[in-house]
Amino acid sequence: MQEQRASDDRTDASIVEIDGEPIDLLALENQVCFALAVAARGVIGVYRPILEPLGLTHPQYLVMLALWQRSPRTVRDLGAALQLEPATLSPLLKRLEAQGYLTRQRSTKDERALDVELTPSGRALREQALGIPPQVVDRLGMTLEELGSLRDRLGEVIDAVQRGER
Amino acid sequence: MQEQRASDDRTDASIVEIDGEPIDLLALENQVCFALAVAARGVIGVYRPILEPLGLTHPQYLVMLALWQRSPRTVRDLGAALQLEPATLSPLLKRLEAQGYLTRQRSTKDERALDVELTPSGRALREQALGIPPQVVDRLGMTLEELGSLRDRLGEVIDAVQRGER
DNA sequence: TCACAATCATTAGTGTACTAATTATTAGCT
DNA sequence: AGCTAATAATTAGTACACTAATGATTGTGA
Repeated sequence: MQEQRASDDRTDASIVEIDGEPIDLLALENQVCFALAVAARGVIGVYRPILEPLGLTHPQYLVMLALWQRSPRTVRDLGAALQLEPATLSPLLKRLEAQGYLTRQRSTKDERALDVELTPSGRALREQALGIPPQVVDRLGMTLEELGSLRDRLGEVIDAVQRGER
Repeated sequence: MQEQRASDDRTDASIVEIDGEPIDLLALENQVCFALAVAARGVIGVYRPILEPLGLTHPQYLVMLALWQRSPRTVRDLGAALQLEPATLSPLLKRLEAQGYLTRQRSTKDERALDVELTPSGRALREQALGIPPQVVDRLGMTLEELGSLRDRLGEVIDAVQRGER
């Protein structure tokens, strides 16, 4: 049970030089994916107590945002908007239906598709949701400029990811 | 079943002006949390096929990164480094143990704590892992400068989240 | 038209990720 | 020393999120 560190290796192949500075490619703190995962979990954690009064989880909140923009829409359409698999949405939508925020029924035009539609209760929930973004911004203590710039940069990453899918 | 749009409301309280431009606070595409979630899922998805030959999921890969930096270390220590609950790590570590990459045994100094230690196999895996960051960078088609800058900005968000926890 | 491929949603199975409750051990106080 | 609080890990329960397989419907080409 002896202490072992990567730095014990004199010729560690994970060390590269960037601008004359040695960078460890396998160091946790240098991983963009780690920063992304922690930031996403952290921000979703900020939403948790704020969404709690509405009875929504964060993914459910995103579905409601999508439906407030257009309703009814199909599961596949929601999946395209939210970048989620239908298999993920299926049980999630059932929970929102159980909450009374939406209805699920087969499309008349195409019996394969399922139309997801807001109920009056679901539409009314939007009024309460108006207070959420300000609460989050306030809680984070960041400016709208910082947040907007971050969102744009994340958009570039999302584009980079999608460019490689075919 | 009538089409309904938020924009039907003439006096929509979710529309604010920033730099004279009208911004919808509840529009999906304006949410930083949505961009974060999609980017994180997307980037983790990029890792999936790259990690597959090593038999690791992305969270498992992060655990290995942490152990390559220091081993042995306790579950709690790993949780602090990875920002994960012990309840999340517990089953994850059992899977890595089943894979033969680490051992789990009670600390002799403190019988409450569990020492997680790399096996020779787990230590050897690091050689294969050296190829992962270059593959990811190549697949994303982004420069190291862009990625480094993004990582730093994500660090600011993580700090903002943690500032509010007590 | 009619076999067959494509599409849509669901289910099954696995793996995070959280909170709350539980068990075991240690530390601290009097 | 002994009671109590605190700490470490696990378990239980819920909810995503993915891939693969399934069932139902629709579209298409010979």
